[in-house]
Amino acid sequence: MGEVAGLLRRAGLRPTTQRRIIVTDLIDRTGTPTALELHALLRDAGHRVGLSTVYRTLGALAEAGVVHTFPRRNEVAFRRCADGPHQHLICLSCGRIEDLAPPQLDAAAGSLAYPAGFTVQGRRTDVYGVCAAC
Amino acid sequence: MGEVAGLLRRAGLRPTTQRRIIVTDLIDRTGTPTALELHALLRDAGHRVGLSTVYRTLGALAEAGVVHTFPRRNEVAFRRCADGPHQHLICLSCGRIEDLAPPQLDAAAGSLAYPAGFTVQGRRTDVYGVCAAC
DNA sequence: ACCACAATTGACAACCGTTATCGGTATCAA
DNA sequence: TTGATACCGATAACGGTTGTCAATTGTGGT
Ligand SMILES: [Mn+2]
Ligand SMILES: [Mn+2]
Ligand SMILES: [Zn+2]
Ligand SMILES: [Zn+2]
Repeated sequence: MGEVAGLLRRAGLRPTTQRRIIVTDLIDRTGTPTALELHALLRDAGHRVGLSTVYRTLGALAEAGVVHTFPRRNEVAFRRCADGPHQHLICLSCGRIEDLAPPQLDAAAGSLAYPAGFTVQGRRTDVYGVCAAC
Repeated sequence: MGEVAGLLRRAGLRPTTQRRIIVTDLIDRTGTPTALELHALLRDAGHRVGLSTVYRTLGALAEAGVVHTFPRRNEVAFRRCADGPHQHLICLSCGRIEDLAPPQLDAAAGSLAYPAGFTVQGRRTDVYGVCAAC
């Protein structure tokens, strides 16, 4: 079983033709497209996937934690999520997103004291700024 | 000039009657309502504010950094933003949100090394878990 | 291989939170 | 006070997302 099919299985999804197309694209792509944008990109690349399927698959992958969601104005963008703890570097000028996973991230986060009774299950940090290219 | 009017002025907004009503409510409220929800809450409280004004005001306050936005499924919730750096504790069970501003937050964040050329302008950390009440 | 059945797909319609319009009103500096 | 300007709000329009459902596909058992 290949990487793509395994990723889908782990997310509890049958590795169908359309889902393989979507996941393969997400793995290769460095950008952060919306469902609408990804649908257009796939069609332009010669693939045939319905818009509903793109929405359903991205939603399922997000729920499974395979992709992270990035809210825009009245729409949502999706990006393959890096393995392990990481932060997102988001350029306010060009919109580019990078993943940053410094080794000391775990230690820094763990040293913070949370209110008694609060059970931490997940954490997300987005850093906004201007990238080197801009 | 009162606290409410000053806050509006700092955000570059005229302190109109409707904006005072909205900001006063946001300061007192501990919840995190959407524009639609806040509009209903204000009407139920006897105030008269148009839905468009609620949307416009919340959008302007968010852009000014006075409130933080919390995306939900196909809608956005708003919450008065705490002064200074802080994290958000979000309960996955009841949806309650708390602000956490530990003193060591600045130091921990500043110790991370970012890629050369990336200028940090803002940061946001959301911690997900289950609160003490749940 | 074959089969039966549940899961999935996709064209299309509907939904609904948000934004655009625009005539009337409130704010504020001069 | 007054004129210029910002703002309000009822309503219409917009558009990203979700629901529908007949046709198709993936899968495990035979
Ligand atoms: Mn990520
Ligand atoms: Mn906040
Ligand atoms: Zn950039
Ligand atoms: Zn809770």
